[in-house]
Amino acid sequence: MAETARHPEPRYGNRPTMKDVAARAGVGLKTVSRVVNSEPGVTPDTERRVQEAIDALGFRRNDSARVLRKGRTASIGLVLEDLADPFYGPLSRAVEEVARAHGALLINGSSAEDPEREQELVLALCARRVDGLIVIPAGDDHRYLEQEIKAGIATVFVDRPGRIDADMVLSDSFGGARQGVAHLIAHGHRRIGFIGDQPRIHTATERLRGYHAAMTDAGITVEDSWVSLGSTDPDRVRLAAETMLSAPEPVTALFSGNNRVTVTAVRVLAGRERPVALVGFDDIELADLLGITVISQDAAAVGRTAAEHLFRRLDGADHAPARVELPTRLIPRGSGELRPS
Amino acid sequence: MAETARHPEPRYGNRPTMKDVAARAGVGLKTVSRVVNSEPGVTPDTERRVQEAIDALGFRRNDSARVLRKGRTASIGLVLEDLADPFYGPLSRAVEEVARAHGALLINGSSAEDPEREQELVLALCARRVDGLIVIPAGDDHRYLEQEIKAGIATVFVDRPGRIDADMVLSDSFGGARQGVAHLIAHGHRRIGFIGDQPRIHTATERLRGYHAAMTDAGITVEDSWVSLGSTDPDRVRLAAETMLSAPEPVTALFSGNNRVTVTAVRVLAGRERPVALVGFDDIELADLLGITVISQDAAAVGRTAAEHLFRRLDGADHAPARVELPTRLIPRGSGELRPS
DNA sequence: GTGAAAGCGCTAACAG
DNA sequence: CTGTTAGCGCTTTCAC
Repeated sequence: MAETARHPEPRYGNRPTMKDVAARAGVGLKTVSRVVNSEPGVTPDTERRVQEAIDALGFRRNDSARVLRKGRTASIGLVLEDLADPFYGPLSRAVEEVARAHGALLINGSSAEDPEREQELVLALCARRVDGLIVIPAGDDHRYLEQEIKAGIATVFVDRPGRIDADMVLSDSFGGARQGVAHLIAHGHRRIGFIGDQPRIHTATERLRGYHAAMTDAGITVEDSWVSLGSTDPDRVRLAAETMLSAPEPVTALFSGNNRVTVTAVRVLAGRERPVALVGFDDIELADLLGITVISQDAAAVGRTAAEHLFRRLDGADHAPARVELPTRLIPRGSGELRPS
Repeated sequence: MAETARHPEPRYGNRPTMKDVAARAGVGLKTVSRVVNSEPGVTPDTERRVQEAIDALGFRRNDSARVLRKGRTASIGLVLEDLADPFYGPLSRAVEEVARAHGALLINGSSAEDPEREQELVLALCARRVDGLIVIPAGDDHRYLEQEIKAGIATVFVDRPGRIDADMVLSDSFGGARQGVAHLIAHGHRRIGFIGDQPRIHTATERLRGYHAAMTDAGITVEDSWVSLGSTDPDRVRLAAETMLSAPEPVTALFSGNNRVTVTAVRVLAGRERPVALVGFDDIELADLLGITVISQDAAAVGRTAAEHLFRRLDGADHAPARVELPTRLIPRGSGELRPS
């Protein structure tokens, strides 16, 4: 086991390189490269000999070197809030499928809704020179990214606009919330509560705006106590809901701002005697059986669209940054059609 | 915009390199490297000048080159079945958290339960020289991986054993299923149906084995028509369930082999007049409100454990491959406590 | 405290 | 059809 003094720790477990393969096959380095990359200009016989050496040695091309030379990593980064959130699973999978179709791998990171962590992740991805980046912004200051984008890392913002000039794929939060609240109003409600995510988050405020729009359309004056924005922590949401429902003049319906809020709201309502109407933003698995009326957005479509835009950029498209807004859909299942008691 | 003839396409959008920074700061290349990597031996004054050049140029270290030199990519690969499956979201997130704590990024890929695609993914990850690999096997032949493992890519198999000698983290599928079926038997059922995933999948057969064990323990002879293995496609599961429930001597209870099967089973049962008992493997969001009794496995714990094992290997542990089996937990919520009608 | 030189493993360019 | 050379941007080594 005599190792050279220069490399006391064998790299990559001493994997064979193209040079080793070339030596064993008795050909030049470039010929091996040709075989490995299926480039033309190698006789079947030479190819066979090279292939044998590859198999015998267990050679596997080192993509790090390749990347360094070619300048493309064939990988894209996806920074989202939380991979464990059922909304982001399908989104992520859709991005992955598109990436796969383009021969790229997906590096995934969760920001946990922390702007610093988002930046840290994005910059790490940039240092890896991912070809492109799909970001669901946690923070609202993306100046740190401008440099990177200018330097050539294609970027698409998803779900929330990124405050800088780049492609964007969003769901129609405003319109969806407005429709959902209008639906409750149409069923006789006037005292409607809104429980949403932190106001720092764009979708949260957009949905709140939709709520206000629907209320205003109906000539209803919103009382402060009907609105609660904050973390989606179950305890926080539970308290907010209980408070609205136990007030002297309680709300008769709730609009929940996203899937995390909805599941807690459903649990709270399940524990109460008087039925309270509910419409939630985002569909949830088994919501059909529970009869939960929702505003559904297609997470997979969002992811797919974003990824397609990204690869269009990578393939050279250089039109002005596009802003795509995907429609939402109201799915009535019972909870949103309850009348005030 | 006169570019050199050799590089018609600017790499990385012509990003500055350490050399550029060095030139601008009027120092040597190595000094820049020292500053970038916070190595000691640089005067505060020099450091400041270098830092200024870095900021002015918008320099960001190219990790591809670093990786090539250092032999470690600070990234790990996770190959699972489907990122969109609610079981894998939390698992993936848990892996990511551990990776993050070790300064590594996560490259994620879905095999879609296709052995070829699994292999393709794994080999792509190996070519990138990920430091480690967590694989939820789709296929059952992993000889292609032996070479890679020998070459130094630490590997942990998750959820299903990988048929080769490596670390493994599993849930107790056999024990969990046995307990779940025994629970149904304890509530008076004898004609119990089992609907599971494809027999190619290890957990599917383990859970079936658990079913048989519980039935045997109770002296019940299982009839062929009570067992159905196959894809988790809703149509397939629906048909299987309907068939068992509509037989001349119908089953009075169902055990569903995973979360995908359970959601369809719940829908089928919801549409029937006579109540049928159900216990499902894997917990599901809102299952509490629907009163679904489940055998719960902690996806996050599985992911965390696997990742911790992996990094222990990467940090030099070289004990014999370990096999960890995580316990499951029966959560009675009503559907499993129904008596035969 | 600092820097020049070599080289990681590969691909681009160019000769033969 | 094949091989040689240079160099991607960084870290390592070693000399100053």
